[in-house]
Amino acid sequence: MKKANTKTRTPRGTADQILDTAQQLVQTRGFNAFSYADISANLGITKASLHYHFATKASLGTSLIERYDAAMTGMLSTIAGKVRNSREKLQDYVAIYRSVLANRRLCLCGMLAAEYTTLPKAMQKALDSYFQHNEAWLAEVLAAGRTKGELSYDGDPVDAAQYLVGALEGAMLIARSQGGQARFDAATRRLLAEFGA
Amino acid sequence: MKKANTKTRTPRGTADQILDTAQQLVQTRGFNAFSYADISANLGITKASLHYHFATKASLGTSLIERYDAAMTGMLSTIAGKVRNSREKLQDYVAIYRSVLANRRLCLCGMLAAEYTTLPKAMQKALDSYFQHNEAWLAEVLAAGRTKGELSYDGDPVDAAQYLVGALEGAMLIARSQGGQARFDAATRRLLAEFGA
DNA sequence: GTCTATAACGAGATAGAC
DNA sequence: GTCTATCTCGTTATAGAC
Repeated sequence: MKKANTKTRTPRGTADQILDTAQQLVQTRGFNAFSYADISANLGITKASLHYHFATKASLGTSLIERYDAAMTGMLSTIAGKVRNSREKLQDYVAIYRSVLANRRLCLCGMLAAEYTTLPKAMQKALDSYFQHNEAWLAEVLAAGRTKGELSYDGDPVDAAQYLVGALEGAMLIARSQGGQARFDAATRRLLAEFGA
Repeated sequence: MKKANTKTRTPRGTADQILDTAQQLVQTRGFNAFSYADISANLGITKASLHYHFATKASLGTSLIERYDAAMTGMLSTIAGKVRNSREKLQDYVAIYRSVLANRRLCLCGMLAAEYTTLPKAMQKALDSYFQHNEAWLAEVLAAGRTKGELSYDGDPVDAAQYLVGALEGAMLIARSQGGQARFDAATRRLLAEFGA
C-alpha cells in the first residue's frame, strides 16, 4: 500500500503543510490579508512551488474550507458517538470553538463569512455547506435533547441552532480583540444556560 | 457665518462623501478589500484628490471609525432621551443593527473586528473605544431595566451587555450570507426574549 | 516537485501644474 | 481642491530549467 490509514503521526505532505499554514493565516488575518509570499516564508518553499500544489488562490481557499468542514464533521461524529446526554454534546460543541479562540484564531468560516462578498463563487458554496452541516447537526442535538428532557428552550430547533451558531461566532469575533478568553467563557456560560446546559 | 448648524439637508462636503463611500465599501467588502480606486470610481474624483483629504488609508480608516462611533453615540442619546422603558430601549438598539443589515451591510466595527490583527494601531484603538461606548450604554440600560423590573436576566449587567453585543454582531455576520433578514429577526427575537424584552 | 526568473497588474502614495 | 503623471512595491500567476 502507498498510504496507510493509520492513526500514527505520519509526516504531513507538502499540500497539507501548505493548508495548515494558510489556515492559520486566514484564521488570524483573513483571506484577503495573506499572500503566497507569507506561506512561502513560513514554509521555506518558493511561491512557484505553492502554485504547483494549488494553482490559484481560489482553489487553495476552497480546499481550506472543505478540509475544515470535513474535520468538523469528524469531531461532531466523535461527539455524537460518545452517546452521552445532549447537555454534554452541546458543551463539547462549544469547547471546539473555545479551543480555536485559545490559539488566538477565529473560526475559519466565521472569518470567511465576513469576507463573503469578495470570495470566489466556489468558496461561497463551500462556506454555505459548512454552515448547513453544522446547523443540521446542532438542530438534531437540540431536538433530541428537548425530547429527552435534557435540554430546554423555546421554539424551532433549527432556529435555535442558527441562533447558537451566530452567537458563538460573534462571541469569538469580538472576544478576540475585546476581552479575550474570559469574555468568551462568560458569554458561552450564558448561552449554554439559556438551553438548560 | 460659514457653516450653520442647521438640521436642514446641507450639501455634504467632499470629505463626507469620501467617508460615506468608504464606509459602504468597508461594511460590504472589508477594509483590506477596497481601494482608493474604488472610491475614485464611485465618486468621479481622482485618487490624488482622495489623498488630499485623507493622506493615508490608515487616517481614512480611523476617521471612519470615529465618525461611526459618534453617530452611534448620537443615536443612543436619542434613544435614551425618549425616556421610555428599558424594554423599548433594548428593542431600539437591536433595530439599529437590523437597519444596517437591511442595507446588506455588516456593522462597520464588526467587520473591522474580523480584520483587527491587520489594522493600524490607531484604528485598533478607535475600535476599542467604539465597543467600550456601546457596551457601557447597554450595561447601563440593562442595570436600570432590571432595577425597575422592566427587564430580567441573570448575573452582571456588564457581562450581559458584552454577551448581547457579541450575539448581535454574530447574528448579522452569519445572517448576511446564510438566511438573511429572516434569520436575523428570528435570532434577535430569541435574544430579546432572553432579557424579558 | 522544486527552483529561478519574470510577466502583468493593482495597490498606496507623491510631485507639481492648474 | 482637483488634476496628470509617475514611483515603488506587493500581488497572483506562468514559463521553463533542473
